[in-house]
Amino acid sequence: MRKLMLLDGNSLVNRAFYGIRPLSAPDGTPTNAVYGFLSILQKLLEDEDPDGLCVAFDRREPTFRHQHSADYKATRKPMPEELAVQMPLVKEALDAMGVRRCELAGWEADDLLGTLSKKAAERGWECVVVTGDKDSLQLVGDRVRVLNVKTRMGQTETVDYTPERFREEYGFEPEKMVDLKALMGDSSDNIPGVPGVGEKTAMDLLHRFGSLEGVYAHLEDPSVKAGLRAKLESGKDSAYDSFWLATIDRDAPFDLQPEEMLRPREYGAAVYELFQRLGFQKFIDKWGLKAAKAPAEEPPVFVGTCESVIPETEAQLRAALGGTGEGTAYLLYDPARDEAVLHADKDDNAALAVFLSPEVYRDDYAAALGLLFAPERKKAGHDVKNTMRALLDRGVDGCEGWVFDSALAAYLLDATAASYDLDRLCRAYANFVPYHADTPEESGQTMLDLDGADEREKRAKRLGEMASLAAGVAALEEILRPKLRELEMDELFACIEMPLCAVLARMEHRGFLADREALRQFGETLAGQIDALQAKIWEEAGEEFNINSPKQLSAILFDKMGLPGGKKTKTGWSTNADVLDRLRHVPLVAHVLEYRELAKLKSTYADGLLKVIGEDGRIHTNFQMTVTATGRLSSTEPNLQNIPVRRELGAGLRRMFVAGPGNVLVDADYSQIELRLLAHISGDENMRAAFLSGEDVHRVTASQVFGIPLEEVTPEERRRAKAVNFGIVYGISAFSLAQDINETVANARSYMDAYLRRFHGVRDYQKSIVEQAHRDGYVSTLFHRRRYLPELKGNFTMRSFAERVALNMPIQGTAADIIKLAMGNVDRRLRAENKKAGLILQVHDELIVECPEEEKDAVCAILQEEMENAVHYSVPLVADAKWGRSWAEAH
DNA sequence: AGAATCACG
DNA sequence: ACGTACGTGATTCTG
Repeated sequence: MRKLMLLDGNSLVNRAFYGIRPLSAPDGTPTNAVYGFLSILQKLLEDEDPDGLCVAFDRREPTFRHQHSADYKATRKPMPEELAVQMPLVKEALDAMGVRRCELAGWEADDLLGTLSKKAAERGWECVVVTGDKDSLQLVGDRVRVLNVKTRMGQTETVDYTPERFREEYGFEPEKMVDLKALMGDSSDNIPGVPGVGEKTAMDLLHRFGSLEGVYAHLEDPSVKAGLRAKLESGKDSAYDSFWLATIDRDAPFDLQPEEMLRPREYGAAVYELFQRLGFQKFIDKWGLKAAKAPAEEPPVFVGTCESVIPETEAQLRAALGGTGEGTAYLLYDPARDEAVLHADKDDNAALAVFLSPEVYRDDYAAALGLLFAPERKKAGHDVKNTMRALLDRGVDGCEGWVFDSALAAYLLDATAASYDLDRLCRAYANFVPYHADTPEESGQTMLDLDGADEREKRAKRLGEMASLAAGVAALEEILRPKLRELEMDELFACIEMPLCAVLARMEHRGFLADREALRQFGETLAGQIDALQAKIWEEAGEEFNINSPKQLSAILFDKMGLPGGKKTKTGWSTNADVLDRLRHVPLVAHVLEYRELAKLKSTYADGLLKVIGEDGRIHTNFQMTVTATGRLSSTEPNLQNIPVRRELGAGLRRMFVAGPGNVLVDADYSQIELRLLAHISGDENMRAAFLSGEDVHRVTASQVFGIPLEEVTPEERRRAKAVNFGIVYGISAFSLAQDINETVANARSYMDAYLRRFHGVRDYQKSIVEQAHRDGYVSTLFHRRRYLPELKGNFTMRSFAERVALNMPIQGTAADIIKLAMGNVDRRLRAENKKAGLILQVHDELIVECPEEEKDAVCAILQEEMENAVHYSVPLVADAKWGRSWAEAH
């Protein structure tokens, strides 16, 4: 049977708009609804693979039948501006794609879908109606399914209503959906229903009396309570009016047959051009869209316009570089090929590209790289920290003299962008399309037997590409620098981020020594314990199953054993630690918790870390500078910022992170930096006083919130106060606090109220930062690092999230700025004082230095001084430094 | 590839 | 009534 898919354009675009985070085209037009709608459409096409396709839209004016309903127009909410501008774009996209669109003056999409599905069913087609509303469920029938689409934080979920599925959920036939709406109404569609009757009552009435008619025929039935009867009587007109409003018309006056709605199988250049305009690169790639001919208006700016040199000797290299002027040189390095390019203006203003390749260079190659990346040369690049790291790893010190990094600049300008790909930045900011060789070479491709000419040609192409990209960095510098200055981020860029590149490159390069044998031993011990636990669990369960599978585990716990499930996830009952903890009186559950703890330690840490220990016995993490939305660093491959510490067994791992022979580790961490910054930023006198007194801030908080003398604060009260403090920093709700401290929501609310009464400076600050965020569309740190919050314009859930972010980001972000500043200062001091010491790790509020034992006292002092004195605010910053042979000892 | 889980600040 | 803390990354299972 052929299948026709019918979409309710308005409701789906609406869903997409509210469910997907804001996006915009390069020209600023909002595009999230278009993007979301197309994502939904694509997924539907994949899942359903229909033969025909049609999207229906509302066209209420000028004869919209709801005008007959007295208060309809007055109360209908206008479409938000950001959504209204996207509607025409959706239609433009559908037209470009060749998808049939259906609109009829005076009719709603629902009626068109009803009519089309009726026609199609009559002609022997199977129909799938896709909508974001529940109204269309009345269309469910033998040959008609209704897919109800929901979007939740960017995810789309669909519920597939067949007649059986509908009956199962509602307990009556699909066509009785109209009766249900007539009774309960629908606020989103302005169907009044019977005032005072909600979903529960309406369902109950329908189950008992079958239909709206049935309900009114049995008004006098003794089971209908007097109050309800009165409501039904006074709401009778409204109910019948609503019945009429809710009924979908299946005989709209138009003639469109399913054969006229065949689905397009490929998309032409018009789609490419539209998506290019809207910035939908992802769809262009995914659907393999191509421009009509060559993209004529996007010329590769650079190739052929400058002199290129591929030196083979040091003399040639020096001669080529000799002509470069005082201006900035743009440099890229490809660690995989060990090739580099320099692009610079010569003294005579002509451009020059110098390309170094180990394939052609005959003299000392490391020395050549050293000349290219010479410290006295003013340099700019992209992902400069990675360039420095790669050069250090191959024995070239190219850390000095860098003044610009296009990835970092773009990150500061928009910390939540999807990527900082040089290619993408060139297109987005510079209207510049870097040159690409026609046949991009894929790594891992089989080597062809090339003769010398081919190799030369390929090299020339690579030169072209790299030089063009380097020219892209130059173009970006010209564009991004003024923007940074405009937003007052030039200082953050030049004094914190750029200097940090070299610091991080050296940290990564040096690495953290790991005790391989101890790790191996630890893993082995764990393996034995895990096996024993597994056997115990299997026995207690009465069968063998995969304990690592939440699905299988929940089948055992909640189905087989009948334990009460707590929270549900998207796919079923949750089995997370929170839930299991409440069930830990059951031996099997206690064993599963232990199993989880050990399995995590073994897979992620024991085995995971062993895999990444280098030949030098050290672990070289990667610090990512352009990942987080707040300005923090992140650490990958491996992540050294989440090594266990909270539980004893896991913390044992830190004994396996050690100092080299003759060396020690110095570990310094900020005490309560985020709360101190909250005190400073909010100016709350009470909180400032707490820190200035030197008392334990959580105890002071407890004393004030619970209204008891400081000396009488119990550990439990301190624990709760600590949770409140954390919650405040994160932008708390009473519900979540209650969850966190295992208390009633009422209690949690009373703690929060008490807190905000005592710390009213914090309360005022929170109010004003949220207002400011709404006014400006962004929040920022004391160093002007910025995070845009387009989600503030979204629905309740997204807006609430954005408001919490507004509360948190200035604090977390300022802390990140400060420790970055301190890192630069620490590194400079250590080098200026000719220490062998060097930073090796940062964990957000903690710095670790490795140094010869005899330097340890000096290093402790340097760390503490530089961390405490990075800034001077109205609340002192306090850092404690300790030393030891291992991370465990030093922390 | 996404979801669930859990490690850190 | 909504739906629940801010910021991350790695591993494992599953469709």
